[in-house]
Amino acid sequence: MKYKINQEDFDLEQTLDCGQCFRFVKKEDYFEGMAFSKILKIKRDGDFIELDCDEKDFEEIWKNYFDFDTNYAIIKRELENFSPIMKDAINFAPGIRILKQDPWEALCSFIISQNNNIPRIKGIISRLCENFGEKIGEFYSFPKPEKIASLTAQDLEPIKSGFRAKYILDAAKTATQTDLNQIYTMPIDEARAELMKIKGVGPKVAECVLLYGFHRTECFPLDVWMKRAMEVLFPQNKPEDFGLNAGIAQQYIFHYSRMNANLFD
DNA sequence: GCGCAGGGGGTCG
DNA sequence: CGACCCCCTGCG
Repeated sequence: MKYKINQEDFDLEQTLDCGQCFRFVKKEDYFEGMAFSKILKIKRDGDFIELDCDEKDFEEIWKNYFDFDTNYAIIKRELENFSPIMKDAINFAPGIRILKQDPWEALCSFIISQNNNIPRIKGIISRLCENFGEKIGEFYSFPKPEKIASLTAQDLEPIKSGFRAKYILDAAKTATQTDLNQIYTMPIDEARAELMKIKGVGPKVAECVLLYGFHRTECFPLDVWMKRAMEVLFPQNKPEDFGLNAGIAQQYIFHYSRMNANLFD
Protein backbone atom coordinates (compact mmCIF):
# COMPACT_ATOMS: atom_id res chain seq x y z
CA MET A 1 0.00 0.00 0.00
CA LYS A 2 1.01 3.63 -0.46
CA TYR A 3 1.13 6.46 2.00
CA LYS A 4 1.67 10.08 1.04
CA ILE A 5 4.40 11.91 2.91
CA ASN A 6 6.68 14.73 1.84
CA GLN A 7 10.25 13.81 0.97
CA GLU A 8 11.64 16.27 3.48
CA ASP A 9 9.65 14.80 6.35
CA PHE A 10 10.69 11.17 5.91
CA ASP A 11 13.84 9.70 4.46
CA LEU A 12 14.30 5.94 4.76
CA GLU A 13 18.07 5.96 4.97
CA GLN A 14 18.18 8.84 7.45
CA THR A 15 15.58 7.17 9.65
CA LEU A 16 16.53 3.49 9.43
CA ASP A 17 20.28 3.93 9.28
CA CYS A 18 20.89 6.60 11.90
CA GLY A 19 21.66 4.22 14.74
CA GLN A 20 18.25 4.09 16.41
CA CYS A 21 17.35 0.61 15.10
CA PHE A 22 19.40 -2.38 14.08
CA ARG A 23 17.22 -4.73 12.06
CA PHE A 24 16.64 -2.93 8.75
CA VAL A 25 18.93 -3.45 5.79
CA LYS A 26 19.28 -1.32 2.70
CA LYS A 27 18.72 -3.21 -0.54
CA GLU A 28 18.83 -1.82 -4.10
CA ASP A 29 16.05 0.74 -3.94
CA TYR A 30 14.28 -0.26 -0.74
CA PHE A 31 14.79 -1.17 2.90
CA GLU A 32 13.87 -4.52 4.35
CA GLY A 33 13.56 -5.49 7.97
CA MET A 34 11.39 -6.62 10.79
CA ALA A 35 9.56 -5.13 13.74
CA PHE A 36 6.79 -6.54 15.92
CA SER A 37 7.36 -9.95 14.25
CA LYS A 38 6.34 -8.58 10.86
CA ILE A 39 8.54 -8.38 7.79
CA LEU A 40 8.44 -5.11 5.87
CA LYS A 41 9.80 -3.93 2.55
CA ILE A 42 9.54 -0.19 2.18
CA LYS A 43 10.54 2.22 -0.56
CA ARG A 44 10.18 5.81 -1.60
CA ASP A 45 8.11 6.60 -4.67
CA GLY A 46 8.04 10.33 -5.24
CA ASP A 47 5.70 11.94 -2.74
CA PHE A 48 4.63 8.49 -1.55
CA ILE A 49 6.04 5.73 0.57
CA GLU A 50 5.33 2.26 -0.66
CA LEU A 51 4.98 -0.46 1.96
CA ASP A 52 4.40 -4.11 1.09
CA CYS A 53 1.70 -4.60 3.69
CA ASP A 54 -2.09 -4.55 3.83
CA GLU A 55 -4.21 -1.74 5.29
CA LYS A 56 -4.67 -3.61 8.51
CA ASP A 57 -0.95 -3.99 9.29
CA PHE A 58 -0.39 -0.40 8.24
CA GLU A 59 -3.01 0.86 10.65
CA GLU A 60 -2.04 -1.48 13.48
CA ILE A 61 1.74 -1.47 13.19
CA TRP A 62 3.60 0.60 10.64
CA LYS A 63 1.73 3.90 10.90
CA ASN A 64 2.64 3.94 14.55
CA TYR A 65 6.16 2.51 14.09
CA PHE A 66 7.13 5.33 11.74
CA ASP A 67 5.31 7.87 13.90
CA PHE A 68 3.25 9.07 10.94
CA ASP A 69 0.67 10.72 13.19
CA THR A 70 3.26 13.25 14.33
CA ASN A 71 3.88 16.28 12.17
CA TYR A 72 7.65 16.60 12.02
CA ALA A 73 7.47 19.71 9.87
CA ILE A 74 6.05 21.58 12.85
CA ILE A 75 8.59 20.14 15.27
CA LYS A 76 11.46 21.01 12.95
CA ARG A 77 10.19 24.55 12.54
CA GLU A 78 10.16 24.97 16.31
CA LEU A 79 13.58 23.44 16.82
CA GLU A 80 15.13 25.51 14.03
CA ASN A 81 14.54 28.63 16.08
CA PHE A 82 16.79 27.28 18.78
CA SER A 83 19.98 28.33 17.03
CA PRO A 84 21.57 28.51 13.55
CA ILE A 85 23.58 25.36 14.28
CA MET A 86 20.41 23.51 15.22
CA LYS A 87 18.95 24.63 11.90
CA ASP A 88 22.03 23.31 10.07
CA ALA A 89 21.74 19.96 11.80
CA ILE A 90 18.07 19.64 10.87
CA ASN A 91 18.67 20.65 7.27
CA PHE A 92 21.49 18.14 7.01
CA ALA A 93 19.06 15.24 7.53
CA PRO A 94 15.51 16.60 7.68
CA GLY A 95 14.04 13.19 6.91
CA ILE A 96 14.90 11.63 10.27
CA ARG A 97 11.98 10.42 12.37
CA ILE A 98 12.08 8.77 15.80
CA LEU A 99 10.73 5.24 15.45
CA LYS A 100 8.33 3.82 18.00
CA GLN A 101 10.00 0.51 18.62
CA ASP A 102 8.97 -2.36 20.82
CA PRO A 103 10.15 -1.50 24.37
CA TRP A 104 11.59 -4.93 25.08
CA GLU A 105 13.49 -5.01 21.81
CA ALA A 106 14.84 -1.51 22.45
CA LEU A 107 15.88 -2.46 25.98
CA CYS A 108 17.72 -5.54 24.81
CA SER A 109 19.26 -3.83 21.79
CA PHE A 110 20.65 -0.88 23.69
CA ILE A 111 22.07 -3.12 26.42
CA ILE A 112 23.93 -4.84 23.61
CA SER A 113 25.05 -1.49 22.21
CA GLN A 114 27.16 -0.56 25.23
CA ASN A 115 30.92 -0.34 24.67
CA ASN A 116 30.28 -1.69 21.19
CA ASN A 117 30.16 -0.66 17.53
CA ILE A 118 27.27 -0.80 15.09
CA PRO A 119 28.39 -3.69 12.85
CA ARG A 120 28.88 -5.92 15.86
CA ILE A 121 25.67 -4.75 17.55
CA LYS A 122 23.78 -5.79 14.40
CA GLY A 123 25.61 -9.12 14.35
CA ILE A 124 24.79 -9.96 17.96
CA ILE A 125 21.13 -9.00 17.51
CA SER A 126 20.75 -11.06 14.35
CA ARG A 127 22.34 -14.09 16.05
CA LEU A 128 20.02 -13.57 19.02
CA CYS A 129 17.02 -13.68 16.69
CA GLU A 130 18.30 -16.62 14.61
CA ASN A 131 19.01 -18.69 17.70
CA PHE A 132 16.01 -17.85 19.86
CA GLY A 133 13.39 -16.13 17.73
CA GLU A 134 10.70 -17.74 15.61
CA LYS A 135 11.21 -18.27 11.92
CA ILE A 136 8.86 -16.08 9.92
CA GLY A 137 9.43 -16.31 6.19
CA GLU A 138 13.10 -15.60 5.60
CA PHE A 139 13.36 -13.77 8.91
CA TYR A 140 13.49 -14.49 12.60
CA SER A 141 11.42 -12.58 15.12
CA PHE A 142 13.01 -10.82 18.06
CA PRO A 143 12.78 -13.42 20.88
CA LYS A 144 10.23 -12.73 23.61
CA PRO A 145 11.43 -12.01 27.15
CA GLU A 146 9.87 -15.29 28.37
CA LYS A 147 12.06 -17.20 25.94
CA ILE A 148 15.27 -15.38 26.95
CA ALA A 149 14.42 -15.61 30.66
CA SER A 150 14.40 -19.40 30.36
CA LEU A 151 18.03 -19.44 29.18
CA THR A 152 21.43 -19.42 30.89
CA ALA A 153 24.51 -17.38 30.06
CA GLN A 154 25.93 -20.52 28.51
CA ASP A 155 22.91 -20.84 26.19
CA LEU A 156 23.68 -17.33 24.96
CA GLU A 157 27.28 -18.13 24.02
CA PRO A 158 26.51 -18.61 20.30
CA ILE A 159 25.39 -14.99 19.96
CA LYS A 160 28.82 -13.82 21.18
CA SER A 161 27.54 -10.94 23.22
CA GLY A 162 30.42 -11.28 25.66
CA PHE A 163 29.98 -9.78 29.11
CA ARG A 164 26.55 -8.46 28.07
CA ALA A 165 24.97 -11.92 28.23
CA LYS A 166 24.23 -11.67 31.96
CA TYR A 167 22.70 -8.23 31.39
CA ILE A 168 20.39 -9.58 28.69
CA LEU A 169 19.22 -12.30 31.06
CA ASP A 170 18.57 -9.83 33.86
CA ALA A 171 16.59 -7.62 31.49
CA ALA A 172 14.50 -10.59 30.35
CA LYS A 173 13.82 -11.61 33.93
CA THR A 174 12.70 -8.08 34.77
CA ALA A 175 10.50 -7.89 31.67
CA THR A 176 8.70 -11.10 32.63
CA GLN A 177 8.28 -10.19 36.28
CA THR A 178 7.13 -6.60 35.91
CA ASP A 179 4.93 -4.82 33.42
CA LEU A 180 7.26 -2.66 31.36
CA ASN A 181 4.25 -0.80 29.97
CA GLN A 182 4.00 1.14 33.21
CA ILE A 183 7.08 3.02 32.05
CA TYR A 184 5.11 4.72 29.26
CA THR A 185 3.33 6.91 31.78
CA MET A 186 5.68 7.08 34.76
CA PRO A 187 7.21 10.42 35.76
CA ILE A 188 10.42 10.52 33.76
CA ASP A 189 12.89 10.30 36.63
CA GLU A 190 10.99 7.38 38.08
CA ALA A 191 11.09 5.69 34.68
CA ARG A 192 14.85 6.22 34.48
CA ALA A 193 15.35 4.76 37.94
CA GLU A 194 13.14 1.79 37.14
CA LEU A 195 15.14 0.90 34.04
CA MET A 196 18.45 1.39 35.81
CA LYS A 197 17.53 -1.33 38.28
CA ILE A 198 18.36 -3.71 35.45
CA LYS A 199 21.99 -4.85 35.36
CA GLY A 200 23.81 -3.35 32.43
CA VAL A 201 21.44 -0.40 32.19
CA GLY A 202 23.13 2.86 33.12
CA PRO A 203 22.10 6.45 32.31
CA LYS A 204 22.89 6.28 28.59
CA VAL A 205 21.13 2.97 27.89
CA ALA A 206 18.11 4.01 29.99
CA GLU A 207 17.82 7.23 28.00
CA CYS A 208 17.95 5.33 24.68
CA VAL A 209 15.31 2.84 25.81
CA LEU A 210 13.03 5.65 26.94
CA LEU A 211 13.41 7.56 23.70
CA TYR A 212 13.34 4.74 21.13
CA GLY A 213 11.28 2.17 23.03
CA PHE A 214 8.83 4.31 24.98
CA HIS A 215 8.88 7.38 22.77
CA ARG A 216 9.64 9.66 25.69
CA THR A 217 10.84 12.48 23.47
CA GLU A 218 12.10 14.62 26.32
CA CYS A 219 14.92 12.08 26.73
CA PHE A 220 18.33 13.01 25.39
CA PRO A 221 20.87 10.18 25.19
CA LEU A 222 24.41 11.46 25.76
CA ASP A 223 26.97 9.10 24.27
CA VAL A 224 30.56 9.99 23.45
CA TRP A 225 29.51 11.57 20.15
CA MET A 226 26.76 13.66 21.68
CA LYS A 227 29.01 14.77 24.52
CA ARG A 228 31.57 15.95 22.00
CA ALA A 229 28.88 17.57 19.86
CA MET A 230 27.44 19.42 22.84
CA GLU A 231 30.87 20.72 23.90
CA VAL A 232 31.70 22.01 20.43
CA LEU A 233 28.32 23.01 18.98
CA PHE A 234 26.24 23.94 22.02
CA PRO A 235 28.72 24.82 24.78
CA GLN A 236 26.15 27.01 26.56
CA ASN A 237 23.35 24.47 26.56
CA LYS A 238 22.04 21.54 28.50
CA PRO A 239 19.69 18.80 27.22
CA GLU A 240 16.70 20.33 29.02
CA ASP A 241 17.11 23.51 26.99
CA PHE A 242 15.74 21.69 23.95
CA GLY A 243 12.39 21.13 25.64
CA LEU A 244 9.83 18.40 25.13
CA ASN A 245 11.28 17.37 21.78
CA ALA A 246 14.87 17.24 23.05
CA GLY A 247 15.19 13.63 21.94
CA ILE A 248 14.29 14.53 18.37
CA ALA A 249 16.76 17.42 18.44
CA GLN A 250 19.34 14.98 19.75
CA GLN A 251 18.80 12.68 16.77
CA TYR A 252 19.47 15.48 14.27
CA ILE A 253 22.54 16.60 16.19
CA PHE A 254 23.84 13.05 16.59
CA HIS A 255 23.52 12.23 12.90
CA TYR A 256 24.99 15.58 11.87
CA SER A 257 27.97 15.04 14.16
CA ARG A 258 28.68 11.51 13.02
CA MET A 259 28.46 12.39 9.36
CA ASN A 260 30.66 15.47 9.88
CA ALA A 261 33.21 13.97 12.22
CA ASN A 262 35.80 16.43 10.94
CA LEU A 263 34.03 19.14 12.95
CA PHE A 264 35.77 17.74 16.00
CA ASP A 265 39.37 17.41 14.80
C1' DG B 1 48.75 -9.74 2.72
C1' DC B 2 48.90 -10.93 7.71
C1' DG B 3 49.54 -10.23 12.55
C1' DC B 4 48.73 -7.45 16.33
C1' DA B 5 47.51 -3.53 19.19
C1' DG B 6 43.85 -0.19 19.96
C1' DG B 7 39.42 0.98 21.01
C1' DG B 8 34.29 0.90 20.42
C1' DG B 9 26.93 4.72 20.69
C1' DG B 10 28.95 2.29 28.88
C1' DT B 11 28.53 -0.06 33.12
C1' DC B 12 29.94 -2.50 37.09
C1' DG B 13 32.68 -3.59 41.10
C1' DC C 1 39.05 4.23 37.66
C1' DG C 2 40.29 -0.21 35.45
C1' DA C 3 38.41 -4.31 33.33
C1' DC C 4 35.24 -6.19 30.29
C1' DC C 5 33.83 -10.07 25.47
C1' DC C 6 34.52 -9.82 20.93
C1' DC C 7 35.40 -7.91 16.52
C1' DC C 8 36.53 -4.45 13.38
C1' DT C 9 39.81 -1.19 11.96
C1' DG C 10 44.23 0.66 11.00
C1' DC C 11 48.99 0.38 10.89
C1' DG C 12 53.59 -1.90 10.63
